[in-house]
Amino acid sequence: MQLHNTTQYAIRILSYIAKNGNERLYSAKELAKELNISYKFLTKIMMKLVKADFVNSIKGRVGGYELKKEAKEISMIDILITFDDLDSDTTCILGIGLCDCNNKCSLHDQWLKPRDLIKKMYQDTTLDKIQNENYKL
Amino acid sequence: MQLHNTTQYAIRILSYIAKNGNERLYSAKELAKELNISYKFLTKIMMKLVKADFVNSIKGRVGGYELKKEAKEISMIDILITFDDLDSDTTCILGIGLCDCNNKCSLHDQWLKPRDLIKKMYQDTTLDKIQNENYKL
DNA sequence: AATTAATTCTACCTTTAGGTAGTATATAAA
DNA sequence: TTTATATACTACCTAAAGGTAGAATTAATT
Repeated sequence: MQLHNTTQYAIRILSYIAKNGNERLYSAKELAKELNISYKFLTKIMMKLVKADFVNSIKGRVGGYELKKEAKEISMIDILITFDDLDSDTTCILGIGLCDCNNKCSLHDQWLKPRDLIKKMYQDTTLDKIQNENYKL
Repeated sequence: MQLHNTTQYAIRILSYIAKNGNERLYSAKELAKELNISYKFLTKIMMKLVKADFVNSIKGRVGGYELKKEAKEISMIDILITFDDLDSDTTCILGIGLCDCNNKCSLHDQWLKPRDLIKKMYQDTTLDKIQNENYKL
């Protein structure tokens, strides 16, 4: 019942940049150090964030990364989708094929409410909502 | 955001036995066939269910498995714990160490409600509640 | 006593997520 | 034009979950 490690890192990286402002560039070195993520693994994740258009990368001696969209345009659910970490609405929690009201597993009815809350949480949480709060990263 | 495959299988196996009654024995062969689980993998899971005292096993020619406790005494959460698939209350959804009201990640507050609902679902769902319903297995 | 059909055990194979190494490429500054 | 420092790329390594193989053990039936 956890997000993938990679997804967690991606969320934290983007949150860090949003929080510290998009007026400067952030090097992989800084991000790795500040977020306690191995430099090599972080650069791998950055490549994916670049390809998915979350961040812009500037190469060369004074290069680094910056958000490519406004913070309010980036929500958790976008990140989850990019990293293949979002279950569809018909994913059965017991893994018995597709699960809907016509074809229920034993947990289906009870699962609906928390599932929807979780999805709403991911949809509603955009990076700008994190910027001004004092959450740990 | 999914249960482990092994946990899902374990839930389905125990549910199947509860549903079909504990007055007879269930062979690995039958369980594997009825639940569409590979015979070899199923027997591996059965060993764990035996060691965790969920089921009793009878060896020999007319052997098989039966529930060792009453259906109402077996809840989903017990199964999750046995298969190491339950997160603690302080597990951070973003993987940033421990997470509580004094040390919040950006999703913490929104995560509380669905997390508690899920835990309640696992606690409240005992095998006897499944017995009389027509859920798929 | 041999056969058959069940569980148990140990060891191994496979796939995937997580993570690392080394090199190539780009670019500003000296 | 060389150097320093940044990202990009390709290939590989590792650990854990998922899954398989084959032989050992048990016990009722023939």
